[in-house]
Amino acid sequence: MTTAPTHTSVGDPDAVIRAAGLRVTEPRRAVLISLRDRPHASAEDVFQTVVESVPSTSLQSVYNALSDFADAGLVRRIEPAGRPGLFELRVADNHHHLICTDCGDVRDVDCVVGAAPCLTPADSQGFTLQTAEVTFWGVCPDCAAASPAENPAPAAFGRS
Amino acid sequence: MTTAPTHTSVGDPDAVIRAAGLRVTEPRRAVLISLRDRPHASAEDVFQTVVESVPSTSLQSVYNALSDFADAGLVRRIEPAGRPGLFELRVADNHHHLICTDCGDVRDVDCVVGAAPCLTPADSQGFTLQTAEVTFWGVCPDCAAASPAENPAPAAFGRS
DNA sequence: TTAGTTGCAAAGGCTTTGCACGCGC
DNA sequence: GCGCGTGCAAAGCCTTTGCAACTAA
Repeated sequence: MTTAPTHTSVGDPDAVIRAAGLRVTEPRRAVLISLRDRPHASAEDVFQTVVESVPSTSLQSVYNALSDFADAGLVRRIEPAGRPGLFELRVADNHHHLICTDCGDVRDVDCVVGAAPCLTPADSQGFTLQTAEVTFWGVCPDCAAASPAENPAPAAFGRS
Repeated sequence: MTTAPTHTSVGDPDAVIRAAGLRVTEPRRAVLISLRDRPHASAEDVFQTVVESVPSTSLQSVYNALSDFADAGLVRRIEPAGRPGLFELRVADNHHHLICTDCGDVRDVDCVVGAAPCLTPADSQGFTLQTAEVTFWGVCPDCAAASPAENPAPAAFGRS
């Protein structure tokens, strides 16, 4: 087992789920643990992990749990253009994402500005702001090394 | 509309398309004009507009044109979570987007920081950066007024 | 002429929905 | 026991793909 010490913001799964006003069930607990161990996972990824510990779980239940968690503010959903949505545990610090346009790898990054002024637009135009999302697109070192002279500037979106 | 000073994309449609290395065709011209008149339009929206001027155009051709334009850097694609992708003419200044979680309305905003430091992460982790995307989520004034105590989810996003 | 584009049709991937049974509280 | 949540199945939406005919350059 050698379960990593709970130094993360995630405490006891059951307590977390219960605190969110949701019932504690095997699938939900498994989803939460899966997400804790592997951030930036797609619904399919989570499902693959969950079925290992709770074989009877269905993909739809995973979607359900993720959706419930998202509503409860436990998880955050990010949508790389053209790729399936990814989920991550919602943490207190607002970090941004760095996504490889080639392999889809996602990494957490902090904004260059220490605090988080990026989360405040110059003019909110009367909107009641809820969240902000910052995504950087680029090519990760591995992919850059794999195809150095192939395509200097691969298109971020669409086909080629 | 006395459109803003044209930087790049908003010149003569034919010239713009040609400059991008693409052939000038009726559908493409119509798509470009549609996008110029109405930014933040979905492929379906563009299609609806285009068929009015070029009835024989197919939805797939619109997707095709939008994709080609995106590859050429003429248009930019934004993907509001859970909603169809939207397209806008790519402009020189890097502005961000303010999206209503209720009605899906999209507006352009500038970052609070004058220049664009948000477009630089604290640590690029070896990535070759290509683009950055900033999205603010909130409830627009109209929706807030329409349903004051209804769904402006204060429970879901207590803090961030 | 020659190759880039279109139009038509169909498939594909991701996600949501409906309903009866089971389980948490 | 009550009601939420699950599992199974199917549909839904948005988007991409294949191929023959057409037209811009």
